Amino acid sequence: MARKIFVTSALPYANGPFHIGHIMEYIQADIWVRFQRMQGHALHFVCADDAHGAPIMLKAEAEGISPQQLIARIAAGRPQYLKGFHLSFDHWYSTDSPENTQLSQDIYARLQRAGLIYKKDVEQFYDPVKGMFLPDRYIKGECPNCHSKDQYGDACEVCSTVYAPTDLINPYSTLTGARPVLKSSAHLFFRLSDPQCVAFLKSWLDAPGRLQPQVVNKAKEWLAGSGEQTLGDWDISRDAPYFGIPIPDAPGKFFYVWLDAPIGYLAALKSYFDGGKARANGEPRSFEEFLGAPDTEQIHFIGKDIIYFHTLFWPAMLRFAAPPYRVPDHVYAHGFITVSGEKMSKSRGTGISPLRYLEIGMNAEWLRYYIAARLNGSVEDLDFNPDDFIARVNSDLIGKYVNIASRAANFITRHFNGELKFGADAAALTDAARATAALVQTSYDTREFGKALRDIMAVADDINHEFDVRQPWVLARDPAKAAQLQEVCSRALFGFKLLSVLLAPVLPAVAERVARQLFGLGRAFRWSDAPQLPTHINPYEHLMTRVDPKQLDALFSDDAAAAAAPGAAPATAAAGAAAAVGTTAAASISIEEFRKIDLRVARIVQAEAVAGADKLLKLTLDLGGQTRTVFAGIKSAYEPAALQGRLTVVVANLAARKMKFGVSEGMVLAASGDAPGLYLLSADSGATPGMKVS
RNA sequence: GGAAAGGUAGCUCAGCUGGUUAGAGCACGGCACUCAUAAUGCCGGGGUCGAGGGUUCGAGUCCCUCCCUUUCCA
Repeated sequence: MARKIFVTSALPYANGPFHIGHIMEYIQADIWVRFQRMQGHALHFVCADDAHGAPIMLKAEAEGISPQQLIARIAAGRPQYLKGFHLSFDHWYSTDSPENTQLSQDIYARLQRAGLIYKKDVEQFYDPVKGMFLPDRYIKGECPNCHSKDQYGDACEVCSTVYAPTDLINPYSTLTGARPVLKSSAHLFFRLSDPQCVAFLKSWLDAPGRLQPQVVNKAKEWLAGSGEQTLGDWDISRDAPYFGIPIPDAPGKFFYVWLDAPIGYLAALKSYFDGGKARANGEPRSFEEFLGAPDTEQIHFIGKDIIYFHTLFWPAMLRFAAPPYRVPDHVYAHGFITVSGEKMSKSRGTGISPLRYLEIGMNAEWLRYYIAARLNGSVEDLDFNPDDFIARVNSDLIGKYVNIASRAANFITRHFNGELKFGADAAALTDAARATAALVQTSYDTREFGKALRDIMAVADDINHEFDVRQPWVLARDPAKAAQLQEVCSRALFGFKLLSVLLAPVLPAVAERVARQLFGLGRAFRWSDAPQLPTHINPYEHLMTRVDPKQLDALFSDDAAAAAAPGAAPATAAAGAAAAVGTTAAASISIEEFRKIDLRVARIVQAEAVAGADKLLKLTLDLGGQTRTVFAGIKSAYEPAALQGRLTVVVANLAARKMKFGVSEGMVLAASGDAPGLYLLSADSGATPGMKVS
């Protein structure tokens, strides 16, 4: 029975680019989603930018642009990360959208009808210069406990005392420096303390298997809090000026961003349905029909920092908004990612820049594998350790996994024309594969990715062990032992195929190349391929390279951009060059003529063979913001897979040329001599797509 | 201050309801092999399982106290 699952990852706040923590979460969710898809289940994986709230409003104002312009700029930067890390979202949307406005106002109206909304005056700090109420983080002052200066309005960073902004000594607005004044205003509240809410949440939390045990404990603690810890009602309104969704019956008031943010999950889903993408993905029902169906599952992947919102407010809102809204079936929380044991800090800029990771040409699947290897179903933090990363990836993926194909395939291609043959125990072989797949399946399903990969790598160890014992390289010297040789290598390649299927959720690109190229499957792997014996292979092609420790250095160096700055001034280079070139130098040109050529650094986002062309590869290039398709005659020298992610140099203003296979919008530069061989130019690490070459 | 999670080889971790000499991968040392531009296999050194006490025939595994780390207290 195919499950119908609606999966989200947490909405990133649209005031900046993704950081490594976002990417880790998306990788976790993506692996789970891909695994479920491989089982034949119907997955709808959506996310959106969280676009509202005071921080975005103020940041946009500081930049002299509208909030809409700010979030549009951020949104434009998303796809390169999503593609770059193989994140298979079906739809990416925004909370600043008509769907979200409609859904938020609808849910609010329903909560109102349920009698769970009420109005109460609240006294808050107000910036008289700016003319707005101040969120706690925009108020600073002296800590009432330890008297440290310049502490935020909610807690002291020096002595960790928690207090209200009104407790600060000599408070000031960080926006204007003005002394805030207390001002009263009516706020709208969601009555979370209502007995029916509390009763519902208790039963929701207790549903077996719904949440991780640690999460249940935490949520229950909040729910059962007494005295000052009593679960309070939730202030869901903010006064203008505020960038958000207007509250229908309350002029000048907007929904607090945390109210409309989770509704953004549904807005993204609605947009995905209304725009026809769901239909294209095999789901013919409407948004409402799908959402309201009893067998639909709604699953959220989140970080542990937002458990509060997702296990209390969110299910309560949905429950009392009533069908077709449904309460979440599962909320899966993960821990934070630290780098070399240090907590990531956005403000200090520590951690790993995911964009930089991609730009220096590091393989996204390395990171996917490493993160998966260190993830489990619990809420624990995980650490990115550079040395461990190198060891893990090189030894597991290259030394163990990829090496199996490399060492076995050549024998089969050379001696048996690609034909595989199994002995009398073929049934035992497939039974064992089936058992392994079942074991790993459980681990993936429960998000125990580390265990899944440990079990998978144990299989790789077994295959390498058997290969060593049977010594096919010795068998190959004796023609009488050809049948043995074929069997040994066939077994190894069957094992390799099994490994590839099991690794496919983590290594989607490599696994698909294995499926299509090596095994000629004509499609990506499905889980059910695991026990199927292959009958032939195509010649083995390079699948993955090792991590170079220098890449980690580049990833962590602060001034890499500076280091890659062009060395020689253009004039010098041009002047000296004419005399220095070899015998075949062309007639000299002026600097002005040279400048007509617009050379740019480009990243090869995608490279693929062109059907029907012997020499051409179709390259998809990222020129920093714009994407170009270029056909290059470099097929003889490069495997498409090896080019993906590489930086090269492109003639950006070459007139587009229509070819039999499509339009080529530029030309990549490569060196060649009299001898065979072709060498694509590349840019030194630190260069980024779109940079001008001169 | 209150609460939660965790502390097992150099690193990352596994060790189910307590049961014989505590495991894996990586790293390290030795050996073997050479099919693998993208190596592997075998052998080995290495841990007073945070500290102390207790329950038990028997505890990394249960109980108590303490120390350390991280997190939450909206």
